Amino acid sequence: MVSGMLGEYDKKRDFRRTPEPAPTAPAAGAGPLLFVVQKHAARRLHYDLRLELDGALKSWAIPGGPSLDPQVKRLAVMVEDHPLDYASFEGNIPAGEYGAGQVIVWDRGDYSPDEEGKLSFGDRDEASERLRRGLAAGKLSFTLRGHKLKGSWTLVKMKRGQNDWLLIKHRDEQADTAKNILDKDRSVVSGLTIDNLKAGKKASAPTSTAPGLDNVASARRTAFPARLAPMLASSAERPFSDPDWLFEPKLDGYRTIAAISDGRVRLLSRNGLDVTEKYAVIVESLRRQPAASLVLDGEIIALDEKGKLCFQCLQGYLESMGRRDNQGPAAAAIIYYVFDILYLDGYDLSGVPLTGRKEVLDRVLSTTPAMRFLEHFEGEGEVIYHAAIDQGLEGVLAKRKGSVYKPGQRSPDWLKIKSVKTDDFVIGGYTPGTGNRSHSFGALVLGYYNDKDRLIPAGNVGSGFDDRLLTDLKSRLDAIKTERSPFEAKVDLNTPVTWVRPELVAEVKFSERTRDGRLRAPVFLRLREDKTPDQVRVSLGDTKAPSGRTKEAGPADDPPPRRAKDAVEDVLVQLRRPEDNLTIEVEGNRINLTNLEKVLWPGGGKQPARTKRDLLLYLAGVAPYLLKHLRDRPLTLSRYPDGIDGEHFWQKHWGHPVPEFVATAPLSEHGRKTHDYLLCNNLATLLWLGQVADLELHTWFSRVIPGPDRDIPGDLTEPAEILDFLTSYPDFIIFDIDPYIYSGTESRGAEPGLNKKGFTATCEVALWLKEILDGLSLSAFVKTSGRTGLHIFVPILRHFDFHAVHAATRTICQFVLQRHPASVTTEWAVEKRTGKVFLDYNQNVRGKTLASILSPRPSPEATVSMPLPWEGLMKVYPTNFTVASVPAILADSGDPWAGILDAKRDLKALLDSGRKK
DNA sequence: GGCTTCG
DNA sequence: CGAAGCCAACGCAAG
DNA sequence: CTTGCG
Ligand SMILES: [Mn+2]
Ligand SMILES: [Mn+2]
Repeated sequence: MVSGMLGEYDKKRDFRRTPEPAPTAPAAGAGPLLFVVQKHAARRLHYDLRLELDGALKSWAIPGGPSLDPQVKRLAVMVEDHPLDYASFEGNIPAGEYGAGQVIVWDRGDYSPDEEGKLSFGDRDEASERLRRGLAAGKLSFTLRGHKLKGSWTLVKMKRGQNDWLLIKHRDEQADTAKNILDKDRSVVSGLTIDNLKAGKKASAPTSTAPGLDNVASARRTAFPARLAPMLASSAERPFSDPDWLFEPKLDGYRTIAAISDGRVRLLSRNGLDVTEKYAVIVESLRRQPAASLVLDGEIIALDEKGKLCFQCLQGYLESMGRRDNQGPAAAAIIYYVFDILYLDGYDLSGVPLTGRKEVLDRVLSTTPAMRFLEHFEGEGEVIYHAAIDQGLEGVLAKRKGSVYKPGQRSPDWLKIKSVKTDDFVIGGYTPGTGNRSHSFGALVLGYYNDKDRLIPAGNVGSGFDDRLLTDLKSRLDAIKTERSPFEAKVDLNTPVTWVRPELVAEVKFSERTRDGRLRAPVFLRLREDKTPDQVRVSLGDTKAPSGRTKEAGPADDPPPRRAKDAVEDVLVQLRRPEDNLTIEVEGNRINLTNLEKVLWPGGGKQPARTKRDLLLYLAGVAPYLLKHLRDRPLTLSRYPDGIDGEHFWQKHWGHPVPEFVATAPLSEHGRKTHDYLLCNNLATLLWLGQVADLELHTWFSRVIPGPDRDIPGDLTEPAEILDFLTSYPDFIIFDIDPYIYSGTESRGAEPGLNKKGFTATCEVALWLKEILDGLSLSAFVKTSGRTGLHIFVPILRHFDFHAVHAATRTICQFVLQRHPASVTTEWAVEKRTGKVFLDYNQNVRGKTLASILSPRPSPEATVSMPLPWEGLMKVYPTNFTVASVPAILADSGDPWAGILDAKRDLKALLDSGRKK
């Protein structure tokens, strides 16, 4: 099998004296090509990178070892081919042998050439051929799938030196400027270090049992997840049968995520609180799991002496931690019922369909009495549901078999179906009790948060308490008593209420909700110690409900405001670290940030300079307001990598693979070939745009998704056709108002600069326009452009395409022009606009853009396009609103444009009347 | 700023 | 490795 | 048709 090219190696090596390669050598000639990196303490410590090709291992010795930093280039000296089975060699090479010293398998996995972003993992012959071509050309690009090394790398042959190559990490998700991967110094096969070998330790059995995860479709090799959050279920009213769904009994306990990493076991509550200390037995079971790193999801429950599920027993168990005075029913057993696996030995399984994850879990889990696999059922949902109720369970969880795990998200792919309706509410106060309750309280006043973070009253609950609970609750409530009502609106009660700070959450059972959102026949069940008040919301839904089974569909894809704010806070903290380069984590995505101290707005005079860090802080700060305006709108980037005085270019298409968190949409102009447009639908993308020095955000006025005001006609089937169609229907009429009133300080031929007179005139025109729009029953929203003028957006139902909207806008502008011919112009020739305010309706065309709301601008002051209330328009000035000032202003007064898409009007009347004239 | 290509 | 180049492109108004 | 415009 080994021929000519290996001759050199054979000469140098005497196989009789060196240990045989371990018997775990991979099956040659099947599956993806193999790579291995051996750490080799020879005369000089180095790492040997070996790539399988044609039955042998192409090899490079890398003195510096690989680096995850794309800026770091490491010398890689090509050495002789090694035989394929050397890939699993680990141990001592005796003194006197070639390469004497210790060798560990520092990393291994598979690889594929990846030129042009095309991978050949599935085709050995193709992969081999591509590698041969790369070798001949002196340039290799390949993707590694190992334990330590992942992502795309390149080996380039240097001009000088026959065998001198450079190993460079490509920029991708796995690139990391901060982490030194060489810190991980253990063998991925034996767990041993070079030092262990020196000390005479023998490699024993492999420690990982990752059961062929390479074969589980959609399992991804990733770093251990930094954040662990359970996926949440939506509610459904009734059980159902569907072959695409499976059913689990719903256990009444504490939702818990178990994590094993770096030899440490952790148990995390639904809120991420570390509860490891509370469950010693379960921790012990976890320690015995045959995995080096692992994340499980499940429910911790308690059984009473009769073997029945007993939530009270669990509470008693937790309360009596460290004490022996527990009074409630005793827990006979504490059990962790595991129903999901999210991560295993380097593989992120969250993208694997549910049934796949269950299969892996079943194989991997070593069950113990304290840790069990939660069985699931298929078939008649109704039968399973009633069986569960008969067992005294709360109900069932229906889970879509093909669904992926979405950490921290409430998904319509998981539905809880309960026998009694219960919900969680924030306790906002209590009413006085009478009779034997006069010393405690009568009822708890309940509420929940709406999407504006306001506490909305939801009625009272006055039953379900026993004496102990009454006194207990009373003292806890009195400790958080407050003068002011925590509720948004007046609470309509005919008894006085003692208000409390909204800090406690109650689970309440009820028969139904009344029309006004109150509860009928409410019964207090328990305090939710594991839930914080801000999690109590109308709807946490974060995806559309495709099946229509969910009780309440979420608003859209947006995470709920509170979570969004947490994510932002998280980012702000990371951004403030004083390093010039940072890798930050944003909602589970890694973003490499560079040159944070680079000045993008130089300032000058009294103007402070603004850096890239300032830009990113701004973007994160306004993200909770900005993202909804950007969502699903194609973007045009306006980039200034070297600041506003440096080179500038527009960019519509990224032209390279985008980070996985960036959404794109293929659009075409009138049916010609499509181009991928970027969409900014999440915080990570927004920050990435900052990283690539996209100073301005220019968005389309149409979106790539349908909605209540815009269906897709049945005869459109091609995705490209559909997107082109959808993007032809604008959400707004827009007016771009620019003063052509010169300050006199402009250089010759330049556009007019910002000046008081011009801006005042612009505001005046805007107000005239508003008057007319009001008369047409249209709603108008105004913002500064951030430069010299104003933008007026008029939200409309998506019933008319750009052509119709354009025509209507022209009519409106002509009307304004007629009334104020001395100050307004719609002239297309620039010279003819001089001294007047240019009212531009010509942007109402598909594919045209304007600097979006809250877009930073390349002005000396680092201004942004600021949404404003109409009142007091004349009193503001564009330079009041900068990347430095706006986050605080928004936090203070909110976004006047927040409701713009809810203020849509029908343009029909206007168009009809226009047609008549 | 990221990436490719060329030397 | 270092230097240099690329990174939008359409449709409407008006002459 | 070309050119200017954003
Ligand atoms: Mn070596
Ligand atoms: Mn403008």
